[in-house]
Amino acid sequence: MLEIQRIRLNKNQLAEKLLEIRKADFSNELNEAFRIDELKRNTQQKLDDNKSSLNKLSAEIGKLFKEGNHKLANEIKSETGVLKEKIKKLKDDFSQLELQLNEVLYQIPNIPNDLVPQGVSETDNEVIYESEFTKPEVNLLPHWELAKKYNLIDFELGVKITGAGFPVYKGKGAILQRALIQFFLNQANEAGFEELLVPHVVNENSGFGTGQLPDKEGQMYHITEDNLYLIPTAEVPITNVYRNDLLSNDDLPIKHVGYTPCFRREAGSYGKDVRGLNRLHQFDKVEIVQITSQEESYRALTEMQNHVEELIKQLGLPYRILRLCGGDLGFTSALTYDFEVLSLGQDSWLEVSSVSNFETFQANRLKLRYKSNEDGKPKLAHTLNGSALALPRILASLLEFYQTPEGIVIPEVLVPYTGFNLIK
RNA sequence: GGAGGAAUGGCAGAGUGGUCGAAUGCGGCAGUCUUGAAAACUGUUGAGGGUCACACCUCCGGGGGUUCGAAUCCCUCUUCCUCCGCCA
Repeated sequence: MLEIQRIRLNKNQLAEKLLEIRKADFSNELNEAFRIDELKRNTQQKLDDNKSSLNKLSAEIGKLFKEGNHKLANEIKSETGVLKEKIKKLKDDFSQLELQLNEVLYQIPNIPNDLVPQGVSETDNEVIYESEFTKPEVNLLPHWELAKKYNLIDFELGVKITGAGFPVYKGKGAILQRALIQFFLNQANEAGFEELLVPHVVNENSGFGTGQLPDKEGQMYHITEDNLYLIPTAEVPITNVYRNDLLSNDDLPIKHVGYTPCFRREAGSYGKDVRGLNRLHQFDKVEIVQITSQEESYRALTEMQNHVEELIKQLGLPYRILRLCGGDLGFTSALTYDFEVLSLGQDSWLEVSSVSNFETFQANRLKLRYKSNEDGKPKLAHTLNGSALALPRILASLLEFYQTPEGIVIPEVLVPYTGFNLIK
């Protein structure tokens, strides 16, 4: 959610920027927010004045009662009715305006960073790096065939016990998955990210805090009986740890890593997108999160970017890095780098990480602030997160890239975790 | 699941209808003293809204109510503690 102060100060500039970079016109929403905000403040002033009058009368009544002047006290008392009526009316108006304002604000996306390329769709994303590699000299199979051939993943079994998109990992497939998780967690720990093991189910307030609610309600599994949601990413519980917090500047940056399964309904997905491990309803992911001061967030973004890149490099997979264009940029993000690994079996790129700086957009909803060392005043923090990494697509790319006539070769960095170096 | 109790500022902890945004202690910050530090002493120290700045308004777990006036009374929800039951 954008800070209303920003809209107050330069709504036209913000509208221009959104149009230029995101190619979307939000001038109506911005103007509406501006209008409601003015009205709201106006109403508040009137409300406050009336309350102030009532407070003064009350104090006087109290004083008179104490002095024993009951007659005068009762006289004044009878005069308060009108004031109370007025206050009630203004109060209703005020909360109505507050609701309206929030409704509009929820619709306006984050303002992109200057680095974000203009564009309307993923074809406008900027490839800022692409690694070189040599194609293996074999008849390349897609990962779902490899998974079957070596008995690593059983998709049909998942359908039997749950439904499509819930695969069962078996034997060395399961061990490889666990090895990757362990590897990613250890790497993050070494890089100074403190590990958190968080709930996989969150309440409504947490969903609002990180922006999944109200807009993306349909993308989460909802436990209606208890009004809880299965997490679509560890970002939700981890970032919400700091909801409504006022931190000290010296606490920052806060760096966390967490492994969780992620649950996504993925309504509307179909076809080759959902083949094999490409898109699942439940998948494992290791997530890194940072909370920083306003000055430090872009340094932190670079640090996280480097961390993710290093993971992929250590696995030896071919990859590329994209800077997302305005049209493809997430609603809450100011700048996002996507990491994609090559799927040789499908001849396509698979997104395995998305590293974003949300600046104050999430923090504003979360009411996550810190006391600035500069002036001691509370300021909204900057929040960032990124996958490090999403498991299934890494697994897909890895199976396909390391397939040989003898079997699937395990990258050296993983061998200490798997205990084997070949799947045959 | 049943019966009781509790929720107050960064923390601890008073306050049971009228200058209470809230005593006191600890912590934090600034100063005095000191070569420096500690101790001691003095001062200062919550947040949000609003304003050019004041004024002013709001916040004592969340929501609602009673009252001229609520941290204080009533209803409701949540969480925690104690006891009982059940259980991985």
